[in-house]
Amino acid sequence: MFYYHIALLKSPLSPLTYQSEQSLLLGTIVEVTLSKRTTQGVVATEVEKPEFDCESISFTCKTFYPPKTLELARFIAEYYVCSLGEALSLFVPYAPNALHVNEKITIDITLSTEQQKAYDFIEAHPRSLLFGDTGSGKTEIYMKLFEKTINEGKQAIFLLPEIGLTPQMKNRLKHHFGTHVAIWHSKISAKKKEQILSDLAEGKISIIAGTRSALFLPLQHLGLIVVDEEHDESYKSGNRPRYNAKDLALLFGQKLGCKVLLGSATPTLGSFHKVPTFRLKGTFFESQSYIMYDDGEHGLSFKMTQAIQKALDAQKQVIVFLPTRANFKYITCKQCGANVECPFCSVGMSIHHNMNALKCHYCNYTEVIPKACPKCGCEEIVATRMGTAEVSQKLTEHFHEHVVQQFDRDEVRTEKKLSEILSDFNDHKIDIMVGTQMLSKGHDYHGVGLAVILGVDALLGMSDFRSREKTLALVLQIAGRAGRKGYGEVLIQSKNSEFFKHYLGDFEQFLKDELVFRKGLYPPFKKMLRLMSAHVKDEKAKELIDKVALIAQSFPQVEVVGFGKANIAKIANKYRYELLARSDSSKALLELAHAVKLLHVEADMDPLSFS
DNA sequence: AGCACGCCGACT
DNA sequence: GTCGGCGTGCTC
Repeated sequence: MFYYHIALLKSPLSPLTYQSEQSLLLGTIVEVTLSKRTTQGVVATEVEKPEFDCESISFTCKTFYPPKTLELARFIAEYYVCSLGEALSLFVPYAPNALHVNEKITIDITLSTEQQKAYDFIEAHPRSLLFGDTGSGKTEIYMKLFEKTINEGKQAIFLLPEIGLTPQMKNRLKHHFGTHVAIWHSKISAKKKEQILSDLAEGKISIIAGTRSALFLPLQHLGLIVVDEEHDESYKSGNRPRYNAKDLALLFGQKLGCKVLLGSATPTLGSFHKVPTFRLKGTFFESQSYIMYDDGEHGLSFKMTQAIQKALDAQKQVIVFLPTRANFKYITCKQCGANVECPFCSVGMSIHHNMNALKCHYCNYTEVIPKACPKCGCEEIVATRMGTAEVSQKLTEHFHEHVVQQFDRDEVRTEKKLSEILSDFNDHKIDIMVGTQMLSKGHDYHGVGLAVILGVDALLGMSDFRSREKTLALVLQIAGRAGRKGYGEVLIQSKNSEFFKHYLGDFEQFLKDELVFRKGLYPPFKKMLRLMSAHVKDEKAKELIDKVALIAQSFPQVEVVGFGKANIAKIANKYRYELLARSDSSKALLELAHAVKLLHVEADMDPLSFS
């Protein structure tokens, strides 16, 4: 009889011991009984006969995880504080008898001298960062690297923040690589996924372009991982295991011996600090003469409408950016000042005019817009923050002879709708586009002459050590959408114009200065860990975090830098507390995280958001 | 006594 | 995570 530790897929439990008549390969997927129900598990380690009686392994599947995957999953379980089963569940298992078709291909791209230098730099380094301005031609370099990868008989993973948002990238890939490329993200249909997996097993696919989950596909001959827009926070998972696909890409590269390339016009300080960097300058943004500032309050100022008018008169298009989601404004009572809050979460609800409803962005709770203040009955309730819907409405009123389009998650729900709007915009059927973060995500707009950026002071003022980095990156990304063909104006509504004036033209200088500022205090010099407790009873959640704080005290190398109510104190009817810990090394933080594992506290290693 | 609910610990 | 056992407390 053989005995094995079986990692239970999708279960937070540690591996449990089961027995088998036959010897099994490590990594084999099996079916076992757990509390009288069958579940899938993975053969993790062979062990001695245990003291207790154990159940038999009832069934062995054909699919499996190779030793390297097992090794990576072990790292994830340790570093991101989850069970081995949960870590393995991220990966798509391998199918047996996979083969790889070797085909040569040639693409019609010739690199410029600068691009070629970048290419050679990337070739010379196992891991590198391509710090390339908007419009400097990063994509062509990626394509050339993919071509080379294919011709070496290897495969590449091309990670993008949200492939659904970039139909242009999709088209370029299809154009150059045809059936060799597959697109992968969580929203493609089960049938399509099956097709891709079988094509993958038959060796027909050499390039996988996709969102963070694409990192976990079963590739036999991985030669290259490219992480485009590496500064994007959507690489970080919001659920356990809270991994960061960018960091994992670097790790995978090391463990699997493949090349890793990060790319961005606004790289994170972390990557800039630790990854060999090639600076690829673009033609865009050589002068700051077209950047204007408006220190007015929220909303549309005269200066703004004037600038928009000027752009429209010159037959140019305009994009207007707001950092928050559609109509994300709280409604406040004029008399008692109370906000209308979600009954389940401690956040103000936002107004959705087209549904005549108030909606909570955290739990989706919806109710009709009240006519009077629920606290004092006063009928004068006002909206305090501008949202995309309101701005587009105002702009429609002001520029009634022009077409205004709202461009955010609420308006653009499907990929089809997105391509429709984008092609309408590029066909000049739309004059002004008003949107959120979506506007900043890698689309090519050809006729934009003005980018208006609203409300960045709210971002800059957030109590987050990365708020300067994040805000500057965002403003640069949006500014980069204007005037890709040379001429372009940017109007920033901010009372912090000094900051932007100083750094907008030189993000590299910002990174260098910021590095000095972070030294001894924050990442990339220090490691951070966020521990969170949540409970329907406020008291329970509080007690829990108190216990965690007490335990943290016994770790001399761990510094507690924040402790108490979470930024959003209640989500989905659960009260939330958190503790932010800091240390010179991740080792001490992980020891703490694992020590409090039993307390039902969630760990977030290298956190990016603090809400 | 009978049952609903919520808490807590086990799951190999 | 999910299940089931058990204690509390309410109703018949």
